[in-house]
Amino acid sequence: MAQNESPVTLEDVAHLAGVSRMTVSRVLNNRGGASDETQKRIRDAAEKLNYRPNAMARSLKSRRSYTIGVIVPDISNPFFPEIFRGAESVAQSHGYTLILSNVVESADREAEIFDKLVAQQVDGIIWCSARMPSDALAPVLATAQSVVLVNREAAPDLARSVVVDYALGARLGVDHLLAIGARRFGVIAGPEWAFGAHARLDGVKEALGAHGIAPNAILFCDPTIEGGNTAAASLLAQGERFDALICYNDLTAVGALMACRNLGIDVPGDVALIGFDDIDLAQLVTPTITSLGVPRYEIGRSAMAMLLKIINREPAEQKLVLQPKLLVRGSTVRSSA
Amino acid sequence: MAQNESPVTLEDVAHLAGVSRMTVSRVLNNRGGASDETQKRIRDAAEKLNYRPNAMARSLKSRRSYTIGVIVPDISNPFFPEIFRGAESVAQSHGYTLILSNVVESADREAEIFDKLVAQQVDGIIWCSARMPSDALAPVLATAQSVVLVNREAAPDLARSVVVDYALGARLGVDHLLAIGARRFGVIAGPEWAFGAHARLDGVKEALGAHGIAPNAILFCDPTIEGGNTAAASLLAQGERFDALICYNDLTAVGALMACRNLGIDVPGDVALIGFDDIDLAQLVTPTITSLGVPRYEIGRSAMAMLLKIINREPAEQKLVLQPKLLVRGSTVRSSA
DNA sequence: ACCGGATGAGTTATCGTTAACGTAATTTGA
DNA sequence: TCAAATTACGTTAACGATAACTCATCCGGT
Repeated sequence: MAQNESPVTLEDVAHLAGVSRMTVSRVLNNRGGASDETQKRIRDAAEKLNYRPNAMARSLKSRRSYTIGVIVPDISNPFFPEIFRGAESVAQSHGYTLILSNVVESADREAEIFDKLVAQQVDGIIWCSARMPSDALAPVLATAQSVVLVNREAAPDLARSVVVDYALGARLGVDHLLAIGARRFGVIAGPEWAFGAHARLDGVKEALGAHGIAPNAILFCDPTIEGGNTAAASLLAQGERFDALICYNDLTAVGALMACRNLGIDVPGDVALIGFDDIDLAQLVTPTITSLGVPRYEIGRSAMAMLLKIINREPAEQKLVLQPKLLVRGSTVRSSA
Repeated sequence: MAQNESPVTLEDVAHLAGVSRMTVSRVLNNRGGASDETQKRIRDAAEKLNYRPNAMARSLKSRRSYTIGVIVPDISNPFFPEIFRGAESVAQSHGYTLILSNVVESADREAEIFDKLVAQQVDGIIWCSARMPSDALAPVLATAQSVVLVNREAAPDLARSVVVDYALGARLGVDHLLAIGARRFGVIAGPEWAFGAHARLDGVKEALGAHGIAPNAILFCDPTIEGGNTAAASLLAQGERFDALICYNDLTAVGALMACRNLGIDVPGDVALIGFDDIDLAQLVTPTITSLGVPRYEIGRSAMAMLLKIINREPAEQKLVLQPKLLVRGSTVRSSA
């Protein structure tokens, strides 16, 4: 946190090395065009002055900011930091910097943030869009050049996607629950506006339907512990009996677990519980929670890799589908087993 | 993700509105200097062309990027997303955008990231520095204008700080443990290179010393569940008996809890457990974990507020100390109580 | 000697925006 | 009523970097 050093420019380096700006630019960008001796003089001068190129000026001229925007609904949700890390690992190795934006509040805010990133001249955006309705998505997407959506889709000319096959996950989960004898199902379905919520629900209905069963109850809720707790409490308080609760994610499953505990309902003895995402927490509560593991880090990596392809106008798949994996734990297995 | 629209510039708007660029610039920045009628014409033109100012060009000229860098050791650690959110809430309301950088690996990488942020022309940096040694910190800080450190300090001319009074927290924790009868203490101290680890350790030693006691064992470890697990296992396997384990943070405390569970040691019956940070997880494990709550969101808010003061050359305190709060839970209280 | 082509380096013109200054036209005040 | 202040704009020149071009110089081959 130094005082007032005026920034060191290319000009300064050029002056000290006794050459023109262009020569310095060429050398420092390893584009040759100078004798070995001149190169050394320039590098020494840059070192001595502690020259740091001004990324803004560079971007302005080159029309590339080497900056990527990442929009997540809520970075406090353990689902997203992993995605960010995955994306960052790829970005870093290609010289890109990430701008993280958290949404939290409204759909309006989502569009607003997108707009701001575009104004910031990001080269691309990874958008884990949560609450914006599909029809509102298109006009926003049209304002940016390169966008990868996570767990959401759009017209091919507007954006590409990395999605998890939640329907498959739901089927795996349901089959597992059927196998352990469950017949009466409650679905704690997560936010009604979420793409993933409907994907899961469809999978659940389909898998149950194949056995001539339908969910006994479906309740939407916030994708949080609190939301799961409230939803489960309200479901269980109605007096109806359930063999299993299928939860939107592990957070809601933990919430449901707490609701059961409060009501004196044994998990998995009375009710089996299943979640999605396989966050750490799923293995830390008692009983541990059976979950459909989603490769979060991989989502981030893939999304960024896909985005870089788009930016560089290399061919890229329109959509990448990642498979969830069933991880059977205590919440669906009698402890004696 | 549209095709190839060439960007709309001020020039275009000026042309459509039939005025000069400067007039457009003034109007769109609400600096007046145009009649109401001209203003309307300009705003209409901007709207019609869907004009978005180019933030890079603006920054280049104005020498303000309205961008802040945030460096965290590991965004997957639930401690940091909250700080980010706090910082973002303040930043947003002042028109700033945040660039999040994750460190994870080495101290070198920390300096490298700092450098990159400076090159990006960020207006300031919030640095949750973890592993960089103090003497290496100074030269790096000197390259930036405005820096706020979190849980770390530096010379007044280099950076200001927001810190948690971990020593106080440690004292509160120790007093509580003494009050419930603990006499033999193990300290799972976290990373040896961490500022906070030593602050806590000093507090523990001081508080115990006041009663003529010293910790029976001190073991440094990674600030993760895994680290806590390993450390606790090794401590407890030595045969020595402990009444209480004081853990670096809640993650290590959870790790310690798992180690106890594996060894058949009852918590809190045989050993009491205390952590720091009050992350959600602390209330989700069984037993719940007594913790020294740290106002994470508030750290982020304060750090950003302080940073904005520095940037705007308003007077700001050199150091802000936030107090932790003891939250007594199951890991230190016999369940019958 | 002379020409063609590397090679090393400088010139010029932007990128999109704003600071600083300039200049008419209009309003104000005593 | 007329100078002084204000309003409404326009001009010019950067901010720091790079693309694209130009221009010497040098070297070998014929």
